[in-house]
Amino acid sequence: MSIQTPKGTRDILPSEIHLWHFVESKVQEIFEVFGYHEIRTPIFEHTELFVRGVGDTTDIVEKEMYTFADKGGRSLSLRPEGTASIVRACIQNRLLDTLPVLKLYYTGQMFRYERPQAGRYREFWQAGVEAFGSANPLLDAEVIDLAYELLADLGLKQLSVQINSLGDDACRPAYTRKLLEYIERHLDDLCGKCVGRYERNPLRVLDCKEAECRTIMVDAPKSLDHLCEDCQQHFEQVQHFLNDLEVDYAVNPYVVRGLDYYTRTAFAVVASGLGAQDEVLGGGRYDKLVESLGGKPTPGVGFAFGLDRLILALEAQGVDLLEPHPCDVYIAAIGTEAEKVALKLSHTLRQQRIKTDMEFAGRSLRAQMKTANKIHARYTILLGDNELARNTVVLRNMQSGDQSEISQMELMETLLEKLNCCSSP
RNA sequence: GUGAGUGUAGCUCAGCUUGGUAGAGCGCUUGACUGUGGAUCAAGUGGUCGUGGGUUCAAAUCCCAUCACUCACCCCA
Repeated sequence: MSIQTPKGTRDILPSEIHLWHFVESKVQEIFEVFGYHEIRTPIFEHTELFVRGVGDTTDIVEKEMYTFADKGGRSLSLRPEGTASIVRACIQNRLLDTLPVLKLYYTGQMFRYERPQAGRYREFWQAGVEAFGSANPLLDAEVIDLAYELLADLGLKQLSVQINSLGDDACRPAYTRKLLEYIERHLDDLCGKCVGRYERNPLRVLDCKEAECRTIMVDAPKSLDHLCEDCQQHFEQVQHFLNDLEVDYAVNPYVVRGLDYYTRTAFAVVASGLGAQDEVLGGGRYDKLVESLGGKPTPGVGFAFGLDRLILALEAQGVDLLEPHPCDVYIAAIGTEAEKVALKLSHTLRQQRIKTDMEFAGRSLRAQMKTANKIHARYTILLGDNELARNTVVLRNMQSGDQSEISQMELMETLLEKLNCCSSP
């Protein structure tokens, strides 16, 4: 067996690349319409950044990071998510002082050492936005609106936007104590996994999928009911603004983000057709993250979504994406003399940015026509001894089957006219 | 890290129960049609049966190990 891609990685093949181009260009367009600027950060960082930024008790940091020592003995890690790096870049380059609200977006590969399954890879693509500098619920609403607009514009149907509030330093500790007390009373009836969660991150007992646990947790205290005055007001305003924007959302007290840095607003978008991993986008507010990484206190809000999952969902939902026409003209040449002319001819056509390809294998005309058909060439130029003797070519429309012999002199003009008059099928 | 399923031609898969010379469809090449694709027909091309070991006169088939992939748990995008 020859060498394969490492577990959890894969090739994105020419036959599917148009989906990626479509999504990437749409992402760039919508993000920029909302005022975001692209930033690119390294694919590996000092391990310490993720330990402090993402949280040292999270699964991501505890067991999913690709961590290694470089030749200088530094501990480095492939990035498992985007936000920590963006915050680091903002602090390092003093970007936070440049604008009252700084809006950044990014796209790129992330790495997590997990067992792969449908919609989950060890190397996966994420795109996301981060907006720094304002705690205003207007900004939360705008970010959620952006997420919704983006996914809807890409053609995703059956989207479910779910929002929650996790509270802040003022109310979260008291709430967590109440939750712990409640769980403690029901510890014997919860599944074994939840007993573990109780010790490490009690919030996550709330989104256990075991029927037994769900029943018990229905009556558990929710963060929503224990918000302090400020958080309560903030969350109400976020909802108010979302209503104004006509974003279709639902309040879901079970939306609990897996990363430590979230405060107040948390949200997720779930799409159909993805199997078990159906959360396509997740985000929220992180008002303490910047200072915890050594910057001046700066509120932030953002989200990230998985491009792999998004594309899976688009395919599963049968979203029809036109494949751009890969070939305008295929030159079928019969004989070595004709091949020489074909090479020069293709050179000239390409200078006019006509997508041109030709035969290189010296096969029969029939075989060449088959290839022209297979690659969906719009026109075929036939070039053989007859045409060479007369300085002509035969130009064939591959859709209608009409063809005519024209002089090589008028070929370019005719072709440009035909290609421009009707757009690609 | 845990559990289940699957590895046979470039692709999709049959054959395995009950061991006996490696199969089909699609693709590709060629021809019918000596210079015309999308249809049909024919021929041809193509496989260390994931890998290693064991049982046997004989293993794709039975046994053991191992690797890979897939799905699910966990967790998340």
